[in-house]
Amino acid sequence: MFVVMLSYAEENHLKAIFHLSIDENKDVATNAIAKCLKTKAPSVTDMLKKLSDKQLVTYKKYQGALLTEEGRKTALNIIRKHRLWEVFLVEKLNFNWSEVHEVAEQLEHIKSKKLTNELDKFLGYPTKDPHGDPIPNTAGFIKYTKKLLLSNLQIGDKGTFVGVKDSSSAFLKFLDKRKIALGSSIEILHIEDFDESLNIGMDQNNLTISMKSANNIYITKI
Amino acid sequence: MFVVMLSYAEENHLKAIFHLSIDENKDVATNAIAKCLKTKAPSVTDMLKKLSDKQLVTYKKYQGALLTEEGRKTALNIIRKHRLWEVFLVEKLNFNWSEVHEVAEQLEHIKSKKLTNELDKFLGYPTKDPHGDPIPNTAGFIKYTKKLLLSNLQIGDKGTFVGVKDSSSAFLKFLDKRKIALGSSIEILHIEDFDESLNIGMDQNNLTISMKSANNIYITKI
DNA sequence: CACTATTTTTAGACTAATCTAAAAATATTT
DNA sequence: AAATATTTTTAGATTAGTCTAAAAATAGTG
Repeated sequence: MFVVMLSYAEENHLKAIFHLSIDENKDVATNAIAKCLKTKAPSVTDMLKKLSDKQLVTYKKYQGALLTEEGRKTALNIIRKHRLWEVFLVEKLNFNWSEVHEVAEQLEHIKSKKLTNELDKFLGYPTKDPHGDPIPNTAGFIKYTKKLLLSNLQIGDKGTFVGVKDSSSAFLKFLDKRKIALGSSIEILHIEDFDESLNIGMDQNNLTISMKSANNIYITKI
Repeated sequence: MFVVMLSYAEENHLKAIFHLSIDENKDVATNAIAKCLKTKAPSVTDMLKKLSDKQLVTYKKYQGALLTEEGRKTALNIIRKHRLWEVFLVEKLNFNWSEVHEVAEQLEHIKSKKLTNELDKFLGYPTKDPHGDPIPNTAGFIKYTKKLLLSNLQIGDKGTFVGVKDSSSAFLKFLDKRKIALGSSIEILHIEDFDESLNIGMDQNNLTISMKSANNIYITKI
């Protein structure tokens, strides 16, 4: 059980592989990782060899890569830090959703177990980041809650607003303006036939949003 | 007025030069910087050339280096971040003095103006870090308060405990045990002839400490 | 199944940051 | 001020992470 010091580049590769293997269960392609990290395939190949030597990924030439158990834990620890910092930035430092990612990308690499765990405590052990994504615990356990797009709900369905798909600044401002905030309860009241716009009940109020917007809003059903 | 992206190595060199030129007014020697950063002289020479090209230091072969106005501002911004994070770690995350430095060394390189300024606000615009060192403001202005070693005071002198010279874990624990905390008011009541131990009044209590300890405690006179 | 297209890897080069060993400059000492 | 010691720089090597161009492997298509 050695704690190997990883470089930022190595950590970022692990994270990318983790995210890319969430949906699809097969090995992650070199090119996919390269695209994700905005680098080129040869750089990824080199890195996969290195991570394979360190037993953090399983890698066979031309077959892509997958995280080992150790690699998965490492990736989840980075994601844990990323998401805790996002909560900190939003809740304590007045950042809004659109601003946190870039800074959290830096903060996630800070190495200090005590820092991470004290931050967790300081924030009151949050379970979700500001985008509604779950925060892994110290052991690397992550509790997924099935997120659905608001656009997939039927009339009468009720849910809680837990996150966004497109976290562009513009969209987040749109939500702010309409006071659609994380945790808001949402009920589908009506769907217009001609333009598919949704009439929803949100907390106290009623409002209408376009299908395009609904397609960016994640909720969990109640 | 370009904002040049500096590497960690570059930032660390600027910081080292800043600290080394605080006391002595002459150019900082290559070897001194190397010792400070635990690297070797040739590495420093290379870096000085680079920083000189970027107009952050003035450097003449064999003469050592000094910060330019721009370099000084940059160094002070890094120090500002370092000290703000130290305050955060101690006041919000239950770190003690001996633990903060290593983590702050990492955090000081995070690049986000908003982060630094919001952190400053969140902490209530502190003026001193947990070691009693002043925190530069956004403009790079730093307010020095003359720090004296407790060992230099005379009988009857009064002061406020503002920092430590030796911030080793052992010494900080020693202080904690005796409830000697930052901001404590101290008065020299008596100095023993035979062993130079000091009898001091501290807040409500009286206590005796060795000259060796007194030589590690910074105060500002009142 | 053979041919083409795509993906991945290899080979070789580049930059940043470091090092060691040797040369050059500066400082110290007698 | 000459000899010696120290410091600093140069020269050349190394490692990590990246790249481009070309070769090799795999996948897709008629």
